[in-house]
Amino acid sequence: MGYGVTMGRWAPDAAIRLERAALELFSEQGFADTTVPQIAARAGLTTRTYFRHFADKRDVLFLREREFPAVVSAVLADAPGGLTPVDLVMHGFDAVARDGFDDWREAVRARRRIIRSDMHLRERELLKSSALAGAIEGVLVEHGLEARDAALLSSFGVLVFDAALDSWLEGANDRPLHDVLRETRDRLGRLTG
Amino acid sequence: MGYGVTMGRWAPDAAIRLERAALELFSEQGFADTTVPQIAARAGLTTRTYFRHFADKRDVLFLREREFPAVVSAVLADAPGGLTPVDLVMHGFDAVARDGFDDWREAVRARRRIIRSDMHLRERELLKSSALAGAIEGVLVEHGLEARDAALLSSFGVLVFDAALDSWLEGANDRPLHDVLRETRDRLGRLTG
DNA sequence: CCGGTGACGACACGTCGTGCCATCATTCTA
DNA sequence: TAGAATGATGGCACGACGTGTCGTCACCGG
Repeated sequence: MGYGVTMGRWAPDAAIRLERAALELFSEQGFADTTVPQIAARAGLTTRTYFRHFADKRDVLFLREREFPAVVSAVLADAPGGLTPVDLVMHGFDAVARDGFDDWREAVRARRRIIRSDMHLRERELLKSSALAGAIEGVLVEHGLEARDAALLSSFGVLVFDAALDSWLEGANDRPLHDVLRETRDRLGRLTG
Repeated sequence: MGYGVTMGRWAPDAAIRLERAALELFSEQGFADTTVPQIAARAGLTTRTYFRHFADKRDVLFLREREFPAVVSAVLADAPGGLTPVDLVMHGFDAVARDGFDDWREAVRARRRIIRSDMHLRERELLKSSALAGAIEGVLVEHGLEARDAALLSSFGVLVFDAALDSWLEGANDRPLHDVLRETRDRLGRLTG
């Protein structure tokens, strides 16, 4: 998804092949002991081509999240009116949680296991969450919220979402992410009084 | 501070000199256009010695925060009893805010300006905040809080602290950080209902 | 049929970060 | 006081990372 209908001249799945090769190699030998030339070779491409699709060695693990800020922004843009700011943000996460996660729990879990195995990958994950918060913050400002409130609230929303994602992945049952999201938000509300 | 009285055989301030050289060079030419050999040369040391004091090129900007997780943990460890978990966390930040920030606002501001100028430095800053949250989470678990609540609450506390630090630095007046911290916590409380 | 477009290959290069050993001033020990 | 131990630094080599640049080659449009 995301690719046009005509699909160019060359195999249009270079980034996908690189991502699959990287996931395999990182699982087999670990992130630190895998080199970019190894990833490119397994995908049938060259090192230079790898760096055309991904900014660095870590970036390949976040291919699926590239559209995430734009998607959340779009969902928030045409949300039902009359919501309080915090409900608007949570509504955006609700919509995303319903669509694109419950069918991919094992894939998300495998990716999360790799990320948690290396500090540098965890670092990049934090930056991606921050970028998501930035996108939400922009929408909130457009909706008239004051800048500082928008920054606070978007960070709060991402905090709840990330924590809910962790609970959802760690749990044995396959409770829908939507439910975990609500429970996490309530739990934090009780904690902070 | 932090160094013993005897102070070793060699100049004991190698890390400090490297930090000062890095701050100068990053301000003069930017982070990306500064090389580690340049930093080491200005500090009168070699590249190899730089990497004995700092894990990588970014780490030199976070020398002052190394003791931060341990300090916050210590403050929380002997906090007055009878506090709710959230008040315990905020009490720790209060204590730190009173001691080590209000006299160094310009220094903190200069460092923050450099960090905000480069995505890679912002990324490292997020990791440091996450490490701080991890330390707080450990203390909360020791106090008997359930694991998931401890993770949520420590992240919440760091969110408030980082946002308050931003407000404190951006403001023109030199309102004590302690006040900004309280105001930020109240503001987020009103936003999230 | 032919020039433009755009992804990929190939090469060179500077920087990053680490392993390894030598140096040398201080401190400890006999 | 002589010699051994300690520990921070210097020096060197090396693999990996990430980028600039040019060339190649399939497809597309006039």
